Amino acid sequence: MRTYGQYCPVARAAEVLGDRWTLLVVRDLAEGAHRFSELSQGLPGMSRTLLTQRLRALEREGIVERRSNGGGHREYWLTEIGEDLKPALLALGDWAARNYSRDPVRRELDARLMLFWVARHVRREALPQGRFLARFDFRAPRTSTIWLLCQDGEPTVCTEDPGFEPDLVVTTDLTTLNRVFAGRLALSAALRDRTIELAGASAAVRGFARWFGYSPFAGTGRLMAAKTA
Amino acid sequence: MRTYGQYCPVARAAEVLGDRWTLLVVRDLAEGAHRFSELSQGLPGMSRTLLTQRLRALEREGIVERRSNGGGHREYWLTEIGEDLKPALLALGDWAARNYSRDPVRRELDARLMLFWVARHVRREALPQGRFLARFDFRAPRTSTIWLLCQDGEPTVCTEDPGFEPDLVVTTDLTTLNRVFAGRLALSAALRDRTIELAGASAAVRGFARWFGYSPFAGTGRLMAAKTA
DNA sequence: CAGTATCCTCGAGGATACTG
DNA sequence: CAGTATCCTCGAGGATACTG
Repeated sequence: MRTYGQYCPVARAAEVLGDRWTLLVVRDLAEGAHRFSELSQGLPGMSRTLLTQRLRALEREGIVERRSNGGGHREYWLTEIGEDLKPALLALGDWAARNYSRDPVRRELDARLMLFWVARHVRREALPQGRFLARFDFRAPRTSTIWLLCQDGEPTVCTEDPGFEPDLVVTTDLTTLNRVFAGRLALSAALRDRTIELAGASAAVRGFARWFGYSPFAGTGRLMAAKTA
Repeated sequence: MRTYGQYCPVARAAEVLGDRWTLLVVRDLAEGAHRFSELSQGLPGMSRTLLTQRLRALEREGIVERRSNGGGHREYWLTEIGEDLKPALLALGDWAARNYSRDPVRRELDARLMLFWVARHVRREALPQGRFLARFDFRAPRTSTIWLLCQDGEPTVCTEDPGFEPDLVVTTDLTTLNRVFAGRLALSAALRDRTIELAGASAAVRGFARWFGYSPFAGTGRLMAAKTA
């Protein structure tokens, strides 16, 4: 942390949160990632050494605390101070969503990361009971397949075929899924013009719209889409 | 600007605002600094080369625009996008004020910077008509004198004696003035126990409490002070 | 006043290999 | 799985001197 030597709350916030990656670590914690590997996978491009460093710094500032879960594994959780940061984080993201929304460029399209986000925001209470497997077939920017496995309301992303039949197959392209997730395209519209196609038993097909969760900034995305339409 | 390659509003905000000093430049613009030299003086430790660089980057992102004022001088102003950032900036500062308020450490006590901030937040409508000079005598952390000259409602900070008699002399220490500015100590309490002393004609003495302006985060500072009291 | 050009340093963080 | 240790690079930004 590099200090500014100014006694000012904005300067203090910039000191505590201004290091590269720090804000994204807090974002992922706020969205429910707690294990080191979950965090690391959600932050492609960030080395694990650096992630450790940032977590320690956030601990020193009282924003993050380490807990051990029942299974002997460590977890990272936001403290009260960290939780208190959420409104500011939302304000920042809303500002960016209002003023810089656009389609992701190719470099930003990452099927795995996209599915992590979808998994993170799944409406668990709307998931089918027991085991449920959805396969995502992306047609563009390049063909790829990825699975979303939900067991007892706990979604996991698989890049390898889990080896049994999916209950639902979602065929789409990454840009469309991204637009829908960000609120910039209505799911109903994407289904209507077949940029998203669903295949499976009718209950599974109907269920998709219920458990699919949106970005925390989708509300702003919808507003922006409505304005430019 | 270093990118994260993630399509996410929080990542975008961090890209645009995450470079060192950038948030403080925006803060100063939001608080009414517009001239290059005003900005530079309000950011001790930041080189002018770097300030230029940051201003250009903010221009590219559509947050800042250059205007030329009547006198042939350039000025920097927040654009609509920049203005739209104010709520998020306040949310961040409030968060820091809520969770990290403390007395400034010695290194953060800078009489000139403190007076710049006081000048920036003076309630202009409450200033005496015409010319008004206040002298600030600091007893601690080291003895120093600085002047606040107000002409036609326009406050300026002078480190050199303007050469005429002050209408008001404020004797205090930097920590106290800082506490009052930040809302963590009531001006009335500081006057009562003489950590701030005012000397001058009774109208000038009474006027001080009217034109003295507070930090945008003083409301939060007051709340925090009330809690710990 | 409001910058720009040039040179140089040093530290953030990547790559890699290792460990309880 | 959840890190740590070591080595090395490269680019951010400071210092300095200059300009319309």
